[in-house]
Amino acid sequence: MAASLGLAHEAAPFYAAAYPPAGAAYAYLAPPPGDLVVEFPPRAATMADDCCYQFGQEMGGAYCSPPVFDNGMTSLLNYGVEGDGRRPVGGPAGGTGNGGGRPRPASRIGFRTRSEVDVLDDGFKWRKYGKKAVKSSPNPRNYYRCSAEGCGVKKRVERDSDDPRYVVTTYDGVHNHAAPGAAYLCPPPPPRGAAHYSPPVAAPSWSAALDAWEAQLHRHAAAAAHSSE
DNA sequence: CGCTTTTGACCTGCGC
DNA sequence: GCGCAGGTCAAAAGCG
Repeated sequence: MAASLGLAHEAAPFYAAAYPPAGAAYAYLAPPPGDLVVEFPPRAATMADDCCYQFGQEMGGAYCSPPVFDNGMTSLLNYGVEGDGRRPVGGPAGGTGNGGGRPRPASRIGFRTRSEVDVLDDGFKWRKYGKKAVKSSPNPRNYYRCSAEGCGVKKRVERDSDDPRYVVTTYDGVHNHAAPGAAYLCPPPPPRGAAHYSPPVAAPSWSAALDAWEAQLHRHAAAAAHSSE
């Protein structure tokens, strides 16, 4: 699945860019290199409150690799948001009714997780609706839909063809409800070179979390520009 | 009894 | 236009 996502592995530079280079099919928005200490409340922040997942967090006892974005986005803020860039986009990625067809790129996030279990507890309740053998992988791909009424979020789960120790999960769409017990929003990414990644804090809103995130990205960009002079 | 999983069929997009 | 591959539907079976 790594291949189908254009997914690089952990060997790729961490934190390659807050904003990927033009034409990049994916971006890493991941913790900086080094020993990263991550302490998150169990299942508190994964995909919760519309968008949230954390880099390197513990999720169902598994360790998450950096997230990957596969729709040719030019920045995280353009990914899965629309209009003024402040609202997440929900709903299925594509398809035209009975029988499917290929989804068009939409609000999609994929990431690898090293785990012995295929289905990680991300706080949401999922209902399996399909299973399919895919040519690019010896492992079957499972399709899940959020069980919440009116929530069209889907996810695909499969073992990484390159390394079966990893589970590749791809989310399509954004939840229009919070996961039971979820109380956290996305924190800003860690400062470049930071030794520790602060635990997420409760955020008043999606917009506030994005604002904080964006502000920090700008600070990083300014700092990077300054240091390269 | 209601919800979930399984599984084969069906539909659609894409490449050739 | 055709075949392939991926994604979804929906009926049947399983389970608590």
